Amino acid sequence: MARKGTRNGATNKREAILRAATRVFARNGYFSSKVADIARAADVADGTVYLYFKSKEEILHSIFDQNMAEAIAACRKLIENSPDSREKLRRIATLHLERLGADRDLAVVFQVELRGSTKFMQEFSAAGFAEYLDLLCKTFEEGQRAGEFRKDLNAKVVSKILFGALDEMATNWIISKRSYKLEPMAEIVMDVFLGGVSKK
Amino acid sequence: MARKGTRNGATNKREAILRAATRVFARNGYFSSKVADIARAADVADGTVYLYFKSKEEILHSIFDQNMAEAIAACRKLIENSPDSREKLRRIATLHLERLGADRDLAVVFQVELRGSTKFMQEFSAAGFAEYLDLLCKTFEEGQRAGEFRKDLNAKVVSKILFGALDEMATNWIISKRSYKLEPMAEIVMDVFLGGVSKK
DNA sequence: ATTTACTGAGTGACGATTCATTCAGTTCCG
DNA sequence: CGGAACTGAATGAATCGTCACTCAGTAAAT
Repeated sequence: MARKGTRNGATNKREAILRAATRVFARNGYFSSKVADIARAADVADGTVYLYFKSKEEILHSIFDQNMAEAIAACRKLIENSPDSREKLRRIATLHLERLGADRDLAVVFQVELRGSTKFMQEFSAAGFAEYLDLLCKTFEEGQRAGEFRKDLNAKVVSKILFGALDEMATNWIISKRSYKLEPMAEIVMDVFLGGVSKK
Repeated sequence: MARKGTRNGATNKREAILRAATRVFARNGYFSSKVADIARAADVADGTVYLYFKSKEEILHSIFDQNMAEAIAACRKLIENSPDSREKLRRIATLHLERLGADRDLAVVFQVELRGSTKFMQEFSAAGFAEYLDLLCKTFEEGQRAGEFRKDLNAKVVSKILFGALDEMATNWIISKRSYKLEPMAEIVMDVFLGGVSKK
């Protein structure tokens, strides 16, 4: 008891707005999306949106924060009992593309709408994004210590290379007219990447 | 003769507006930038902007088109007499980061502002962006034929990996608070990349 | 005088946010 | 029970600031 809203309806409404906003942002772009559009898509009145979110911007923030937190948690769980770092990175890469590939609207928001302003980039990078890069980085360093990876490479830079490659796969998948599966690209990326960072 | 504007004054004003817009967009973001800001920065009246550009959006387009055309031309010239494909890719990567690293405002517009809407992404990808990716792709295929690179890799996908890695270097450089040189990152990226795609 | 380049105040549309009002539900009294 | 009083979630029309763009006019050039 003593939660936030009505034990059921309230939370559902918040979720409904977030889902609707993801769809609307993905289809029209953040700046062209009207709060009224989101409200209509979520089947609530304009004003209701403001009972759950302070502003249009906060909606975008919430979409990012919530999904990023989920993704990172899923990552951590997925790799906790992997044999080696090589395998950990493979799993992270696959999960990365799997999640984006499973929800095109969410992917558009992540790959396109969230990149559209330095302000957002700064704020977001401070939050979950940096944490994700850090996860890659730590995993790579672990692999370096274990002798799996070349020790002459800067782990931070290497993480960015991997992230950038995956990120580009996702962005291209969104833009592409032809429809194909995103997640299998992870294997190719990891093939090339691991070939470049492994010893010998 | 028979150009568009006065042989001298007009062209300079157009350039001035483009330069000013790049600065303003980079500092405030495309959507928060007012046409009046651009006009003031370029030291012309609001109306003058519309003598050279149909709309605010066309200004952004022009910034992209012009710089992309320049970059691709420079690339082609730079690689035309390279010994091998490996070296060609190295030069392209270096030029890529060199150009962005030389003008932070332009880099912000390219890495951040241009990504902010699917509409832009679609339009731009149709134009110069696809051409750039194609240049990478063709160069890689050439290297495959010459026996420099693994033949079991899809050239298109590999090009995206390389592009994504370079792109992420640039984006991170913009966001980062610490100031460092961007262009040297090309060497590290190419080290890892070539290690992954080369035979044996 | 006519054409060309430029100016900048004004306008019209738009859209985020607000808030007075409604109404479904809950409590509590007799 | 019946209904009076209350609650607060939900509504959506109205507000109000903000620009992108226009155009009537000025200045310069030939």
